[in-house]
Amino acid sequence: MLELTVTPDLSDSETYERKSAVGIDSDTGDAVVTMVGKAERKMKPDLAGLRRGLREWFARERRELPWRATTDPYAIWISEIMLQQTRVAAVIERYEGFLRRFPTVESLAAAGEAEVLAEWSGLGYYRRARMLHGAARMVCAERGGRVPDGFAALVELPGVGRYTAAAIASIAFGEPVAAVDGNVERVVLRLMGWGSEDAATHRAHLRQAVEMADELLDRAAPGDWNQAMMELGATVCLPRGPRCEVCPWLADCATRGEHPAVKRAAMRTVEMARAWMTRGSRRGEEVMLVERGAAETVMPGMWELPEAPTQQDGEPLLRVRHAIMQVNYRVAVYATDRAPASGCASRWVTLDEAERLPLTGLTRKVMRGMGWLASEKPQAGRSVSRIQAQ
DNA sequence: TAGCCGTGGCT
DNA sequence: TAGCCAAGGCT
Repeated sequence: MLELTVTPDLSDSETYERKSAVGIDSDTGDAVVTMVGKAERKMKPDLAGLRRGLREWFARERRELPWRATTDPYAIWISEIMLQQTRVAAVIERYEGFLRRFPTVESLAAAGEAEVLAEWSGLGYYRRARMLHGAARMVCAERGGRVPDGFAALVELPGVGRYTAAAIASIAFGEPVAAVDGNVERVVLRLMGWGSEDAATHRAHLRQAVEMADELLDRAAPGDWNQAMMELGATVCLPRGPRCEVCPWLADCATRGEHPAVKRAAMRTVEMARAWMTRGSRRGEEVMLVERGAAETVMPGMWELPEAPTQQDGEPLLRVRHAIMQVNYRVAVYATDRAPASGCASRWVTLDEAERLPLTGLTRKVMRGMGWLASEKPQAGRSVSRIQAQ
């Protein structure tokens, strides 16, 4: 495989050329030339101009988000953990409820893990909640309940990596450190024309992007700047269909959104079935749930509907689509009288109890679809199809 | 370092 | 319908 790559180098030159890669297709043997960037960058970007443009854009377009209305480092920390790999809209639904339940780092540290997981249920990546809980206990035990006020100490907390430490340090404490998340990476890669389908080249570009983000950082207002960069990526410089026509950096952008990227692994589809067992009791209608083992790699200790045979007579009560990582599950939910397989902890729970348990997302989705979980709106999405009423 | 860890809305 | 992928971190 022959590959030539011409990569702009910030330190050596004021001039950028269009990047191109020449290679041999491993299947066909044909020569392949990849051109990157609609427009050639002739000059090093005007950093002061870029800063001014983004500042003005952010002052105009900044969204009102719940965590932008506080200066409490604990609340900002919670928001940043929730926002890891999670959409803003999903976090908005949970952020204030979580803070009502655990308003201070002390209250979070004092809670049991199951309580924290129950409040986190549906947000996904449950290890975040466990690490946040552990970090809160560390902060209380070792720092008198005072949230670390700088990048170096923040990044030592479980669940707080470079991005999150930089975000908290800059937003809550005004420390001039660039917070480089997926949005900022994409914005900088496109701005500079650093795109590649090759994984190694991509990694090199990411390292350059971090340096560039640091160079761009508005040190007079790092918290606002970091949020502005992320906001641009989240609302304008979208992964697909970027809205270049409203971008403050349009004139300076090397690619205008034409951005080759490393391809992801394909998803696979798996059929699965769950049992819906209910009974009436003095306490009201109850449903059977089982607890996942503590040794499970995925969602240990969380509660879900019992498994059921995928091949059954009759129509399921409900069909649900639920993707977990690279697997697309097609789930049929059957009414049944049969007890779940022995060996796992099972329980009849009322609606009220279910809402306080750490339920898996799939189980929440099914219970919503069945009209349970009164605290939530009935599922209206297309991922659930009601076959017949219970 | 690459694989793993969840979920839901959009297209 | 089903793929895409998000304010990442850990091992």
